[in-house]
Amino acid sequence: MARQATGAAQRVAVAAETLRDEKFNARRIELAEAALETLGELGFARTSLREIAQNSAFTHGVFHYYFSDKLDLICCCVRHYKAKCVTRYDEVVTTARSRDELTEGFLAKLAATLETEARMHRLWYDLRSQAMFEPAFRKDVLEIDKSLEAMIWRIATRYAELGNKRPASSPAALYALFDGLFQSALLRYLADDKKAVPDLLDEVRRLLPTIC
Amino acid sequence: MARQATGAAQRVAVAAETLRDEKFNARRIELAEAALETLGELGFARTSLREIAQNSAFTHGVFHYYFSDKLDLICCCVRHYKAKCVTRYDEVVTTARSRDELTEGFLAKLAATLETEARMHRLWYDLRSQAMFEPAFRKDVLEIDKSLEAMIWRIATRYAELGNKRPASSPAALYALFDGLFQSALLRYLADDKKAVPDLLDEVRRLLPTIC
DNA sequence: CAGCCGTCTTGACGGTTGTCCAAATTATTG
DNA sequence: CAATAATTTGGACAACCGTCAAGACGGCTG
Repeated sequence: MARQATGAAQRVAVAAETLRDEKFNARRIELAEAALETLGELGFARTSLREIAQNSAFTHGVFHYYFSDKLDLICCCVRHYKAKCVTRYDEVVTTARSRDELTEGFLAKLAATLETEARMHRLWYDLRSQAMFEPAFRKDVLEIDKSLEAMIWRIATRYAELGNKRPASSPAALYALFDGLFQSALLRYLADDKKAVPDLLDEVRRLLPTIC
Repeated sequence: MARQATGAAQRVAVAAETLRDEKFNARRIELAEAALETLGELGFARTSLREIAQNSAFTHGVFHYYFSDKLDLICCCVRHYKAKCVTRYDEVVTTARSRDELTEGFLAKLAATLETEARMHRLWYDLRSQAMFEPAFRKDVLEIDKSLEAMIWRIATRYAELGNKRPASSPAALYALFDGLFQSALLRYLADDKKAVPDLLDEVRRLLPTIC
């Protein structure tokens, strides 16, 4: 039926629909970004839709208009978070011309991330733990984990390349190592342990040459 | 005043009080153990005191009698969990007479743990993430993390010793590595990934000789 | 301008939460 | 055995939760 409409009218209709969809999606992301603020502050367990709305410029009804569900909102938040997170070290990787340059660039970004985005990262660890209980989260979380693993792998292979070597361990092991170190440092940092950041940097600095 | 009571009477009073305290504490642990059942099933975010009580032989009032708070209960649960968890590999470490024997013993326990106590472990990861938001959890969680790091370190040093070597990395890095691998494997296992356990075992088997 | 549609606000709903308490029950003491 | 203390019960409470729906708003189209 619709398929038999004149080509022009059909194209107009389709264009209008995709425009609406884009606007709708842009609004979703806007709301997700506002929600991330509160989620990063309180964590998944203590965050309610009303709390999210109150800490933002929106009313709680809007969230229900754009998201079918609380889980739907959180999933959108996670997915949006992913996009920003995964490219963090890419510039360093592509511009570094020596091992030292890469090391220092990586360490600087690492420290800056830990100190300025601690709230977003604790939320990530929170949601990854929630995925162990809530099946609805698992797909997105596993996907993000894969992207982060690839991100670490890009750093490692570039580092190895600059020394004419090859990484000595698997992507999975490498990611597990860095993720574990970061997670531990984050907890210590949040607990006001002043040595959390320098200890992490020392550890990574010592580790990099041994794994590649 | 009480210090000047006759020695005998004082000793009796003190004995009575410690007896009461012990009984009180035993009851707390009994309740904590019941609570762990539900917490492991639902996770921190979705577990209420009433839910805990309903899934146990106790009424919800008792929990408030023995614990000042919900956080108090959870803290007690975590501490109790710790004691059981930290000694898991000790027998393997002390009885193994060769590297292979230690490796196989460790891997077997690792797989068994992942498969039979997945619920308790996801709760641990949940609570460790909560500690990033809730200061009241931090002290206990950091302490447990330290014990787990020591546990891994005992395995590594024994493994190195059996090969007349010394571990090639720090306790912190080693723990980060194994914890990261286990966490990832646990999530995949809970997501019904049949390769989660064998992949973990392969990875660890390959890793052990390279780090010691 | 009238009418429609997408967007948003507001208040209400049933259910659940942590907490508290008065009364009932059980154990312990004199 | 009586009485005092410790323990347990189950209901009441206010606050909060996610969800929903009726209607208001504003721009666009016919």
